[in-house]
Amino acid sequence: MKQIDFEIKSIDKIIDTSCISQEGSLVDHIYSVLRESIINLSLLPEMPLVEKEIAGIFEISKTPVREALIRLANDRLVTIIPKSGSYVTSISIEGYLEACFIRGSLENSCVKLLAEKGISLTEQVTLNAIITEQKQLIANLSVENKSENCPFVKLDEQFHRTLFDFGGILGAWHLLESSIAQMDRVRHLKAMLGIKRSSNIVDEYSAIVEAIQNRDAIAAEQAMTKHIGSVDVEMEIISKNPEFIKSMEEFNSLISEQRKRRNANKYNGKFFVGNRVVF
Amino acid sequence: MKQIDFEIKSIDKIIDTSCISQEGSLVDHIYSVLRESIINLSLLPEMPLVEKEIAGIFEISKTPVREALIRLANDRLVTIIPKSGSYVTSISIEGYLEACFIRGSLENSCVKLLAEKGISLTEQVTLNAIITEQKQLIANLSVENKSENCPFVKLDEQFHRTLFDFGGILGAWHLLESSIAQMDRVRHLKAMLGIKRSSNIVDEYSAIVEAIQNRDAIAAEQAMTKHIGSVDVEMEIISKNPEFIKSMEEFNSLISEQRKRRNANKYNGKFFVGNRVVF
DNA sequence: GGAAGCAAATTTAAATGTAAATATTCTGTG
DNA sequence: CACAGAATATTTACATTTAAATTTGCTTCC
Repeated sequence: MKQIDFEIKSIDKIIDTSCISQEGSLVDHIYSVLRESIINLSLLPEMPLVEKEIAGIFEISKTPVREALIRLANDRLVTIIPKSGSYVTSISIEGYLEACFIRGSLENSCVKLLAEKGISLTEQVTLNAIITEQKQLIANLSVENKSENCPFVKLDEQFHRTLFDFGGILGAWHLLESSIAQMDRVRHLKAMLGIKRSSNIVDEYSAIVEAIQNRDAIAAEQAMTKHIGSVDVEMEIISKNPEFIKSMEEFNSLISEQRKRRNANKYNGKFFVGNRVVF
Repeated sequence: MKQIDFEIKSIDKIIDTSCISQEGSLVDHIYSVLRESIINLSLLPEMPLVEKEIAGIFEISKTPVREALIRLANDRLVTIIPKSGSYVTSISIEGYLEACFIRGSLENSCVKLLAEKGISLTEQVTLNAIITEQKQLIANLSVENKSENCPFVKLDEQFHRTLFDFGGILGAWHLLESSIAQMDRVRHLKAMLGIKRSSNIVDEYSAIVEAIQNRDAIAAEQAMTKHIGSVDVEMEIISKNPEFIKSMEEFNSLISEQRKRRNANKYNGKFFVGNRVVF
């Protein structure tokens, strides 16, 4: 397993305030910035999120920060301990498997629904267009050395959201967003640790769309399960990588073990995740 | 279809402030009171929820009211229009069917999981104990003329939550709560309109538990679908009751048509829901 | 009578202030 | 040195205030 050279920075150095003055309310903005930082592991598990401190970083008042934290708590990305404080929720295998279960259940039901009721020609074209776009993106990505595959992930999200949209159940997709956040965070952690899944996304998409076009609900479900990965498969991957669990726990305790509370900036040293943690 | 003698009251007369000074935070309290009022249709769809007004009723400040409204918006029970106002979300067939879909998907996956992995003897006993309790409750209820069957619903919730608990996916249950709220609200509306489902709950429970005990995933899913009702069945019920849709729309527009904004207390008259609305 | 435009009133979004609960630090004692 | 307990500091929960956006109502004009 790969060792990660990781630096604990204080919150004000982690959060990117440059993209401020965006559209929408302050709450929306704070929410999405924090959410992104938690998912991509810039903000470490257990890291304290103090209203006043964050408000100071963004140079706003505590109120919108507080409301953003409440929304994040709803997504289970932040844990609020009443009258005490808010922390980035630690990564848990149970939570992860639960998210896999929820997503698997709803995504399977969605494609099953689509296969049963059928989709229009226009909808078929739309889905195939996404597949084509994905192909082009992959071709380009191999050139520029994968880098941050953000547009890639964005397109994947779009594919899945479109399926829910065509099923007339976009609400189910929104419900999934918190589960997807959990899964994305673990995906980031896996990527850091060098656990990669190298499957052919395009083929998987094609199989899903084809099964829907053929009105084959069973094949559609199977194709979807193969694409997003079943709970069973995930459990197998995790049990085959005992070091993953160890790393995850160490990752969780980076902050909490030493000092659960605010002054993470006291630990500015470097350390390794893997077999051992070295400060 | 039954006609309902219904009275539009102003908010301060609807909300029950007597049960204040409960455990937990003010936000929790406001949230649950409003939530309950919306679900049982005391607070009509489209009714404006003004922070200041509600704060006045509970004799607290606007801050906790605001946070409660945000949580309700998360549950899709309240619609917040930025810088304008908050309203009780109107009842929509799409939203209802979506909630049915979500619940059906997750509940089926849950019992399937339980049937596949099996449950312990203790867990079997626990589930059967709930069934027994339900039996006793029904026996008593028939005596006191059904009345408000609240304990009955509570026990139903407990049964389902227990299944998720035993599956190790309580998080999925919490995710369902907003969908259940939608379904409950429509159930209330149906009850008002005299559309009742008179199935034998106890038998349905027994079938579910039995299938799980037999490790029969397919039978478990079928039994669960029969119990909570599939989307298809719901669609059939609705299409067979065209007056239901009409009534629902009239119910939605009780407030909005006349005056979308705050002074609902101007409409203190009586009116009927059914074939026509009479003020 | 109805549309357009301006002024007043209402309501939220965000800022600031306060008090209570919790966490931390310090100190003394065994 | 460990531990208990008081004193201090921190942080949230909630209250109050301010400011900005929207809605409403009025007036005028066609």
